[in-house]
Amino acid sequence: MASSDTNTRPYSGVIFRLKNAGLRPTRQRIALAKLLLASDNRHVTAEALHEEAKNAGVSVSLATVYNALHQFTDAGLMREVVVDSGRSFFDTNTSDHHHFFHEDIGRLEDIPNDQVRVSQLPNAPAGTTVSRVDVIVRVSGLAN
Amino acid sequence: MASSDTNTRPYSGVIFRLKNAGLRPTRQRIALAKLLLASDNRHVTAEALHEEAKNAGVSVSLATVYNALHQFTDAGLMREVVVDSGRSFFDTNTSDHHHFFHEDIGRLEDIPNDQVRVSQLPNAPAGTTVSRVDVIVRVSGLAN
DNA sequence: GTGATTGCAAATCTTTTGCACTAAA
DNA sequence: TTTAGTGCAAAAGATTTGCAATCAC
Repeated sequence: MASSDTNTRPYSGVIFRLKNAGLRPTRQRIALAKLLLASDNRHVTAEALHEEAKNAGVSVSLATVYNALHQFTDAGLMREVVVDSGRSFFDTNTSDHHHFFHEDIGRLEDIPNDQVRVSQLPNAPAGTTVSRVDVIVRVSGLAN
Repeated sequence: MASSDTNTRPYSGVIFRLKNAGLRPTRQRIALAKLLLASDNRHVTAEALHEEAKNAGVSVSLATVYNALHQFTDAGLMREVVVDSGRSFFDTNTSDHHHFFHEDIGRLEDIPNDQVRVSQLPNAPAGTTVSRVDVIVRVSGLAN
């Protein structure tokens, strides 16, 4: 069971997911995917992920981080969340859910799925289809 | 009824609102306010408003447009809406309402207030207060 | 090998800032 | 006047692009 096949095991989940998404499992993509996709509850900016990769001893350029985040997003492995003009967050939780945005510290937090109910939605304007409904609850510290 | 007091009438609404908001009614602010606040249903970017002002023969710098939009927003005359990373929209409708965002053409549209109902919301995380709840319905053309 | 991927630096885009100039009160 | 407001050009961020070097297959 426990395989001695250390050649493919440790990363295989990530490699599989990348291949499955049509992305060649390069060193950088594997490293970033390991950092990101380990948890299904991460919210990162490109800058932050780049920093994190560096701290983890992984050498990746910022441009590659941007590329990877967009490729992961296009492949459905992540989701982009817009809450703050001027910077994008990427969310490893691809299931249907919504967010708190802490305005004072610039942090995103998932809202458990069952804690928001949108009980009435408008029809999409003629000629369009709804691609997504985002609920953003903006909060700030009491001290503010 | 119809007043002959053309000296104060045409702009008085706008001037009043600016003064009332503590903003000195300068030529540029008056012009921008006239363009914007005439309708309570406008969604503009700074760039677009700058363009519009130029087309209307009003000379304002882009920096002044940014200043004015933020001042109007701080004064509660407008609202900033974030839907698209990398660019801000300003909405002249300050009442409680939500938005469609047409992803393919980058346009915002108000959703009539009674067409969205959020019937359940989470508690704000400890130590925070909700400052706003935004519902964004992202739509795109059928052809996409 | 060979085509996809990466890294770097430069380019782009939006927004902000510093400061001399102008205008409202 | 006096002080707030404006315009310009430069600066600052975030993101993207072009292209030669590098890596996966």
